Amino acid sequence: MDIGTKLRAIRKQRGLSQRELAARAGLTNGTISLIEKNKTSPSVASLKSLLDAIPISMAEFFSNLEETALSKVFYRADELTVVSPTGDQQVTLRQLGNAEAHALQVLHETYPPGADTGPELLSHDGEEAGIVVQGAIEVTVDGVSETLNAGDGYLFDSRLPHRFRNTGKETCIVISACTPPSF
Amino acid sequence: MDIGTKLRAIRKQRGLSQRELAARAGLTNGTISLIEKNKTSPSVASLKSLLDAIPISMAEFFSNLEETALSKVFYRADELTVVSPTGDQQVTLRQLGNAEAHALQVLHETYPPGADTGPELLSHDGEEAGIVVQGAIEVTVDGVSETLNAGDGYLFDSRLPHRFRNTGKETCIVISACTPPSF
DNA sequence: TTATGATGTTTAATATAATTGTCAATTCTG
DNA sequence: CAGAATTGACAATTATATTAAACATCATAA
Repeated sequence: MDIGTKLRAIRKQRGLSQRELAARAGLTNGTISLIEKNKTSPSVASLKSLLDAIPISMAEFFSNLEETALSKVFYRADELTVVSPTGDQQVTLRQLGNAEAHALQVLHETYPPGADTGPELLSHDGEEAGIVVQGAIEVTVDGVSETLNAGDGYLFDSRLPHRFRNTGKETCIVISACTPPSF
Repeated sequence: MDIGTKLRAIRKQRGLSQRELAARAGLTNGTISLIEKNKTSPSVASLKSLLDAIPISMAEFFSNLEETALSKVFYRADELTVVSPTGDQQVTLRQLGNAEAHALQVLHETYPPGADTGPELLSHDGEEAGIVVQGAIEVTVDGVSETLNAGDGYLFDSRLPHRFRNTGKETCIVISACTPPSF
């Protein structure tokens, strides 16, 4: 398996010393030395601690996957790209970055009074969640409706049919997130 | 981590007894019992032997750690559970639902003036994104800092070291999302 | 019932992982 | 350069994973 050299490679790459990594992981430098020289096979608990401290996931560690190219991190308010899933909506959806390159899609949603995503099935894989920031909105998920006010939130499996309607008089703003991106 | 129940689930699914798996892996049934009941954390060498005998790869084993149990959909503002990743922060993190059961973690974050997540690496797998709802906050990702105001957002790979600091005089509120949940 | 076989659990003994303390080699700093 | 700090490695001790064997439970059959 040779997890030793792999661990060492990753640690060096991040510019960490054995002692520093040990401190973060709650282990000792000696242990890391032994592991890296394959003189011992760490418990998965220990390895998990080390990988958490680097940080890198177990799955990633064991699946030789390489670095993901990263791009833009910060987005000014006017840089959120407007997306319109259904075309003619009054609903304004403003998206953070381009969803296709990411596992996470975050939207700034504006619902003027009367806005309605319509009854059509907005179903897709993954999960969907959000928190109301301003105003109120009626959310219907799998036939169940609730009116959420500022501070309230929702979280559901995206495969359930869902609908958003602003039945109030004030414009409603919701920050939502999907994974994976639905459009 | 609970690799115990995961291992047991896979073993049962393949119709293997502890003894039979033990024989194939060159271990003992007692060891498997202890591992499955999380009474011990096996060495990666032992776990590798077990997974080879099933057979299933390490990467596969650790990438399937997610369960799906969905229930609650709507959350009132006072139902958001306060989580404190670092313990003594002034930062208030209020979470939608319980992250462990979901692929998506959404937080309502409150940063009073001076609040700081600290320089330690808040790193984990997946992606992380958010939009500032009120106030302003200085976000540092991989050494690069920007001050984001209401309406601005961020989106980055969670493995990059990151830090949030409210350097202004107004309390800052951010709605953020991670996938998968980081704590 | 009693026996037989297969299952998962527990316990004392043993093997091994992890810590502690220390060392030489290296890299900073003045 | 000297001195201090940092690095990775090693031996001895401590902690823990693993073993081997016994135990309990649930079947099914004689």
